[in-house]
Amino acid sequence: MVEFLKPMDKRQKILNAATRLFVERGFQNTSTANISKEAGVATGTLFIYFATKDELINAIYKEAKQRMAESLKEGFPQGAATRDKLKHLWAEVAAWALDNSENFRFMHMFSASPFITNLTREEVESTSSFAMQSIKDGMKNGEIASIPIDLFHSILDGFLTGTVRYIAANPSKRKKAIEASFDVFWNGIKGK
Amino acid sequence: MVEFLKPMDKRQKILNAATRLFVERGFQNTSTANISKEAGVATGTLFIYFATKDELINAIYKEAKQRMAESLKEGFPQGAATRDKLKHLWAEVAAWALDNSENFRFMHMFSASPFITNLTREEVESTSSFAMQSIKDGMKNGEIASIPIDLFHSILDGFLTGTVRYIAANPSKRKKAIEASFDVFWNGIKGK
DNA sequence: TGCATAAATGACTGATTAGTCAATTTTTGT
DNA sequence: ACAAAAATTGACTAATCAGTCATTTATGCA
Repeated sequence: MVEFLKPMDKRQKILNAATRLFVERGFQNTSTANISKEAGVATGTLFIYFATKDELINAIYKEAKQRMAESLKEGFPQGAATRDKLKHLWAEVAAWALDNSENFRFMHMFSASPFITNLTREEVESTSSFAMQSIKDGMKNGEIASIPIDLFHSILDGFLTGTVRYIAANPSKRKKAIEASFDVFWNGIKGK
Repeated sequence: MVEFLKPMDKRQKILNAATRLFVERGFQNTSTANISKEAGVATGTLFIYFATKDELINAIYKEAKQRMAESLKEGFPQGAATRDKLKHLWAEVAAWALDNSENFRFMHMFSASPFITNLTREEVESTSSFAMQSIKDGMKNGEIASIPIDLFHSILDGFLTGTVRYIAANPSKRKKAIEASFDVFWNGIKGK
């Protein structure tokens, strides 16, 4: 027998509700009771799945990053030129961010927050190492300009955040905006 | 008689202490008692200058933005080419951010926070309108690529945040890093 | 079916905190 | 020097909230 419409398990319901509320109202301004109510479970249930409220916010961060990374890996053109690899990443991140705007906003809002532990940050770093490696390779062989990797990362983040924010406000211009912002990005970082 | 070493007024002491603590520990995780203690005043004093804790965080945001804008306006080359105007802004922002790293981190951390009201955001917008106007002018006459202003803003933010973060970690490379990141930025956005 | 185990519930509590206010100290003007 | 006004103080309170736990409900398995 096939399972139709298997109800989302409670853990996931809690994660989704918390993401929504944290983005809307901030972490400390959202009580665990708020989250439980929004998720449709009892206040005690939250603490079965997450020992503390801090553990919950760290789980959201970690799982969102992991899911995004999985999405980026799909169909990644390993052997291709750096430009094509980056273009692939660009399109995938934009698509993911638009389909998961709550998670994307969450990642942006809480990436620098003191509630996300260094352990979480470390655990998450490896998920995007395949992309980072491509970038380092591209710098080595001169396809892209040699700039500090932190700076590169921050630039990339600014581009993507801006692109996604723009597309969210102007959905019809999605394709064009992705192309245009990639061109600006590529012109900036390409070698020579 | 000249006033030597006039003690910083209590309002400013509270603003400074709060900025430091909010960046370190987050907004809701910092109690007003923490702030008062750090500032060296009584708990009641905070509420003489700021009716609520929310008013305090909005004041920090507003005044930091305003002070930075003033700094940017100094010596702004009004008649110059867009590239030179942007280069001036670049250097000034980098300098300000490095001299006011607490405030810069604060601005970055709380610019998207739900505690900053829309009114505050509106009030602050005008402080950088002179820079925005230069950018729009540059787009009109083809000196820089025509991209949505929100996207431009976000890209700029990413570049600056990354540059400042890098310089903070590698102070000796300050001059070179500023030049290098501007070049990447300019190659990306220049016209044609 | 019945029993054992796991999951879920929500009333409750100990701790924390934003904001108050009556009392005290400092400043100002004469 | 004095008094009136202004600024400052910190003990206090009403409210909120993270996390607990005794009880109930659901699940798996013989």
